Amino acid sequence: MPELPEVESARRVLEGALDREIADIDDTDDWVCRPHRPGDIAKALAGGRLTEAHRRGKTMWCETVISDGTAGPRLGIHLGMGGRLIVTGGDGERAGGEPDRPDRSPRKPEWDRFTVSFADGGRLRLFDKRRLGRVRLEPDLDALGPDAEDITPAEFRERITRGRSAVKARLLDQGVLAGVGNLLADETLWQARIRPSKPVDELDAAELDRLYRALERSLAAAVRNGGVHTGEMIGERNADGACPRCGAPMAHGTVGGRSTWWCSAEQA
DNA sequence: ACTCGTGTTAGCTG
DNA sequence: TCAGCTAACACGAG
Repeated sequence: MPELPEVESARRVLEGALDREIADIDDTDDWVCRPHRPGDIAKALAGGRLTEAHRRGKTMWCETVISDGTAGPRLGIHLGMGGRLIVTGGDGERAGGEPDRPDRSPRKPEWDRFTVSFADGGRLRLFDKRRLGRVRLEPDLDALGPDAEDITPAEFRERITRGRSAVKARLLDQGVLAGVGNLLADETLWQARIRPSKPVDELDAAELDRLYRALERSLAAAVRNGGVHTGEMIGERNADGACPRCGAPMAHGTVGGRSTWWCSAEQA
């Protein structure tokens, strides 16, 4: 389920939906499409095309043109916790956003929360069982911090250390840094050997340096290996789990309102 | 049967 | 203003 690496794979899938004439849009799910009313998105994009697929953190958006060829509104797409994009038509079916797993559960049609139908007969669908995904026109991209893959060390230090909250809560704040989710935050802090609840104003220069490099490393590994669930520490998140580095028991608690795992010895 | 969760956001409290 | 909590969304996993 999607953090930055999974969303980037979904963005690539989204590129398969570009430059195709929009015949119809089903935006009748008023929770997923809030604050729009059913029909608002359909009306805004009818007869137009999606022209570019972008991503910042976990938010994707498409640039569009409308039927007369002028620029249309941006179409924002967020996968939430378990959303998946499926594009059909052209060269078959492609899907992205959720790690591949055997599809044994039924795929109920009502789990398609938003659908763009193209004139060529293909479709772009947001498939999302839990209904936590979101589609909207003109998403507020200014509310997002720099993408976690692009941020410079200086910018990272300046943004992370602002305020006094727990370092994990700060890593998860999409307005500070966009793209880090719960698992990637735990993996990064474990790599950096920093306690998740440590207040950001107590981080010294060496810790900030380790944290930045750990973020780069765990992000690169997740992109390379196909998802954040492939992290070295992530498999040890259970009652009997031991730290893969030192063997000490893994500790569990809540930090920043989210379930958190850390090494009881190295991240004390 | 019951709790938890790889996300976000509005609204509230201290 | 900042930090932390809750509810809402709806389903599968343990």
